[in-house]
Amino acid sequence: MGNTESNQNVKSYLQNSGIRPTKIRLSIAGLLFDGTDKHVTVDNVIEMARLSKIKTSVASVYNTLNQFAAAGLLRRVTVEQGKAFFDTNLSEHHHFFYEDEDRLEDIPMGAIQVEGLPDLPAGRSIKAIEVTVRI
Amino acid sequence: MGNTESNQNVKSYLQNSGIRPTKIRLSIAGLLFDGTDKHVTVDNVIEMARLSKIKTSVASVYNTLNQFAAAGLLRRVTVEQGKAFFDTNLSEHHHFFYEDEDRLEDIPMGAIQVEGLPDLPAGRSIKAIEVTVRI
DNA sequence: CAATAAATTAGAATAATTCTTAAATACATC
DNA sequence: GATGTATTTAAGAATTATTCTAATTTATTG
Repeated sequence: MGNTESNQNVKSYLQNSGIRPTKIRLSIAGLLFDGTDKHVTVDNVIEMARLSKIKTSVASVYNTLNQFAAAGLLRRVTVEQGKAFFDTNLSEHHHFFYEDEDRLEDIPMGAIQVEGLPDLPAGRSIKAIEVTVRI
Repeated sequence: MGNTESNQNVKSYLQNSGIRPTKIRLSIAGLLFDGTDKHVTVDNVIEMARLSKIKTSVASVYNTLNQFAAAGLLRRVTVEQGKAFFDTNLSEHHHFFYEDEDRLEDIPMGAIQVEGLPDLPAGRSIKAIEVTVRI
């Protein structure tokens, strides 16, 4: 997509989620929400920013990714202790985790079905179901 | 179970897994392998040891839990970044994760069925399937 | 029991993340 | 558009979970 148009799209996308479209947030959103599904770590984003000549800080990348996740624009996926992934694919889907490469890959939505959920403890509801297939 | 008998059981249990039954390992194994299923963190074990007057160190608890996990006596479960759980239940089963309490609970074995796994990438095999139901 | 190998410990080192605070930026109002 | 107030950003300090290091202690073998 064209640059001006894309910037406008990203701006509306943030605003519609109640996030003020500041310069840094727009820059990072521009890196992440380009139409392709991604699984990024904080380090990935810092490196992507560096390559795109976006001047920012480690703290701001953490802040921004956490805000996006809290607003539902990113999904946090935890498969290994001490390493958070952020997934731009918001549809219901699950993951392959390549153990030797520390890398996530989407399992196409609908491919996996979880059957036979038992009753939940009283007063609880399902927040999410996460299936990780370690390969 | 009686104490002497139990110590003997734990000793054999470690030996059968190729782990030398040293004093610390026997003590920690005694805390964990008492016949009830547990999900412990390193901090939990340190506290359990303190209450049982077992003199040890943080490093040794890490070493011991990692060794037990490597030997297949414990299963490491990761649901939140920066917090490792060790599960004494080795049978095939999945977990409820109480988000507000940072606590795991077993979903009875066989209750959950994962259907529709897609083909794996070439040269890969399934190491584990982990289902976490966040409640 | 001596020699050798392995385990244990305390504290240092590392890694991921959060916190703090001063400076910069965004927004609403005039 | 200038101005005042609230929010954001950035750099580094602080925190947390974990691993590493090296010296001491414990276990095993001959």
